[in-house]
Amino acid sequence: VSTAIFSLGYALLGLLQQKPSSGYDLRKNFLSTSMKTYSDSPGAIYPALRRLQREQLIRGTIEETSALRRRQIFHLTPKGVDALQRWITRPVTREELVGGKDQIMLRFAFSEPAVGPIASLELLKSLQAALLPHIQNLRKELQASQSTMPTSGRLAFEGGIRGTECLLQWTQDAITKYAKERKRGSLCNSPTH
Amino acid sequence: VSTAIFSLGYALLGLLQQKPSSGYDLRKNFLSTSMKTYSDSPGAIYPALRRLQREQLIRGTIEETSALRRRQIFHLTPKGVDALQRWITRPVTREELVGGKDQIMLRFAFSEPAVGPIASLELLKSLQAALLPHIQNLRKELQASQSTMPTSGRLAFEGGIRGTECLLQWTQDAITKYAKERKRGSLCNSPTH
DNA sequence: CGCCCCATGTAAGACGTTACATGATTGA
DNA sequence: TCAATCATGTAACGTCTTACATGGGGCG
Repeated sequence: VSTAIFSLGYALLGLLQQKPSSGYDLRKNFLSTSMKTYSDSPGAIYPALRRLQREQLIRGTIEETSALRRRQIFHLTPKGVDALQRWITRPVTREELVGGKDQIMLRFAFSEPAVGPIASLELLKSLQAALLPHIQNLRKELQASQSTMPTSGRLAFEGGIRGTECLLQWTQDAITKYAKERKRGSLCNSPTH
Repeated sequence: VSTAIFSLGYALLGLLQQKPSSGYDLRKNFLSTSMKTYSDSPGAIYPALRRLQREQLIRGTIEETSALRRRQIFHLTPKGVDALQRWITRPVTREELVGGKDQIMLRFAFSEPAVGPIASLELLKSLQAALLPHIQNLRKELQASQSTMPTSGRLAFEGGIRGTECLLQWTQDAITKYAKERKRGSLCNSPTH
């Protein structure tokens, strides 16, 4: 029975796709590289790895090289690659925008090595398409609740909208950059392999 | 024994300070008003209310008006007001910026009715002060990891930085707006009471 | 009467946090 | 030898999710 994957699970899949690693490596990754949204604690990562292993999405091989201390290196299984790709290429919905911007950005960050630049661009366009009505919604909501909110509440709301608009602008820039790069380089549209 | 309050708990305190409400009202608030970051589910809210009640931060009174069906209206105790104010006026730290921008915005949104406009302004300045070095950090990190990241990863990172810069700009705007408003209106610096 | 909304709750399970435990290796 | 780091894990606890349960009230 395949259960749904949690957020940390996808982050792990993405990192492992970029480079097979041990649990410790992954922890360091979270600690240093400002993916600090995710936990660096062993109590989160090791159980998460075991869950992914249970779902057959990753497989661990005990490293027998140089050092004697055991070290399990995990890598994606074909099933894991598939799950990661489906997560990344999933179209962006309105609900995701509400609380999950970080997650969407993570999907995009992993997208190029996992699904190739063309699918990356699709994701950006999907994000852009979801962003437009979402911003309209926010504006309407602000209008509606303007009177009942204190000044600081209204300002905070406006700040949220501005942040979303900023994201939209970034999306536009990223799309043009990506299109340019794709024209410049070869038209390799297939992911790694 | 007073335990630390969770994020949802503060959201509830803030809403209850604005207006005493029942659990159901609070749920509707989360459902409609795009504080959808927080859960609308009874399985989250009712236990949360009980925890706050256990900590003596809120008190519920059964409404005896019109309708016969029971409805418990919660309101803050003095201890609850204090906890809310301490949360809001807490200076913004670097760690909070990493994963907790929404929470900071929530603090600010609640700030004016809870601690008054002067403390609101303090919070904005604290945010601004924390934002500056944080952005520098992000830029340095981008430089450092530029080479090892795929294009989409770099773009996503840049997007994150842009969002943070946008927040900084908003902070500046909000500060000037607030200062203007304070000059215009009366200098009432005391919160509600 | 049947159905939907109000309003409150509970129970099982998933996930994360904190803190501790375990050993082996490296370096002072 | 003693401490720090590598590398993995466990246990207790708190919180959130999902789904179900419960009853009264209004309405067609």
